[in-house]
Amino acid sequence: MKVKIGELAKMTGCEVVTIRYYEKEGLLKKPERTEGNYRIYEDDDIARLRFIRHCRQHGMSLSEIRALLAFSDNPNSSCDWINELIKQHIEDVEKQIEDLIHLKNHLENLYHKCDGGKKEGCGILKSLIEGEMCMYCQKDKLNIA
Amino acid sequence: MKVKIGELAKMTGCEVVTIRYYEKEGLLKKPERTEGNYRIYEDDDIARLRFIRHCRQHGMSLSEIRALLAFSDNPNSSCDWINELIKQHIEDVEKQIEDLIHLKNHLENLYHKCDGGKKEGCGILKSLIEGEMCMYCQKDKLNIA
DNA sequence: CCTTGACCCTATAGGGACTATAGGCCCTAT
DNA sequence: ATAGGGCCTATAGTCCCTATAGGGTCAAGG
Repeated sequence: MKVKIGELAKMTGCEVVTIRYYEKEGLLKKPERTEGNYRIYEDDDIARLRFIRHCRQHGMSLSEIRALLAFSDNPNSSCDWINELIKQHIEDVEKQIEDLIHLKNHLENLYHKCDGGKKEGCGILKSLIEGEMCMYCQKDKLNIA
Repeated sequence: MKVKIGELAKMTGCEVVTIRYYEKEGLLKKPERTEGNYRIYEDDDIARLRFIRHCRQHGMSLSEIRALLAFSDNPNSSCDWINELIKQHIEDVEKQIEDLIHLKNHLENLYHKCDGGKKEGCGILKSLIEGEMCMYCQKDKLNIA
């Protein structure tokens, strides 16, 4: 199957510009071109892009994906590190969830502190000025870069 | 109280470069300078930066913070929209948590699919190629930009 | 008085993963 | 012949910093 970039985009749910971006970043190889200089993709390109998208959907960075692709292109290495990679990801995700739940508590604490009036009566603003945090944690425990 | 930028940074847990960045972005007003051209901050600058950091800790964007600051500088407007802002944030955060839990399920599903051998036996790689997702959802339901 | 070193200054570039814009070519249909 | 839709390249912008280069200021120590 030979497809142009727009069709590939539709097949993979990936935007056209993003496909070109992946090519520029070396995740996708430079495809053949038509006489009119259009990119033409074949089955293995489609599979490769699908792989990339699946990895992105798993929250992996492009450089991690690059490593996975390099590995899958090279038949002679052990893949223990992939398990490690996934494990690390799970930990990262758990940390993010924890932080977000924390944040949600803060926000819910803020919500409805405002009596709907003017500035002076706005408890939300007051809380933000004073840095009052929720009851679940110490001030400034939550670190958002 | 009059402090230089380094001390302000320590007081607020905000990096020096970030303070300068906030100034450039118009969140902090341009402070007075010493004869040697050092920035000098006073109490209200400190309070303002603390406010900004609290907002950031609540996951607000700089433009939202800009709006809040503009509001708090202007005594004549109702602040219902602040509650709306917070509510919107809570919803965003809930969505993020949901997505991350979803992602965590996927990753845990991937984990230990690899038998520790070579490429051919690596079930993780296989799953990523095939786009097999976890049992909790349809393929491609999770959308990570 | 001179030097060291911590702190400060500006201006500019980089990062991650895109997204948007400008300006133009290719191809098909009318 | 022209209108449109899709494709091309190159470049800049997004967000919120972070890093770098190349310098100036100031207090303490020799």
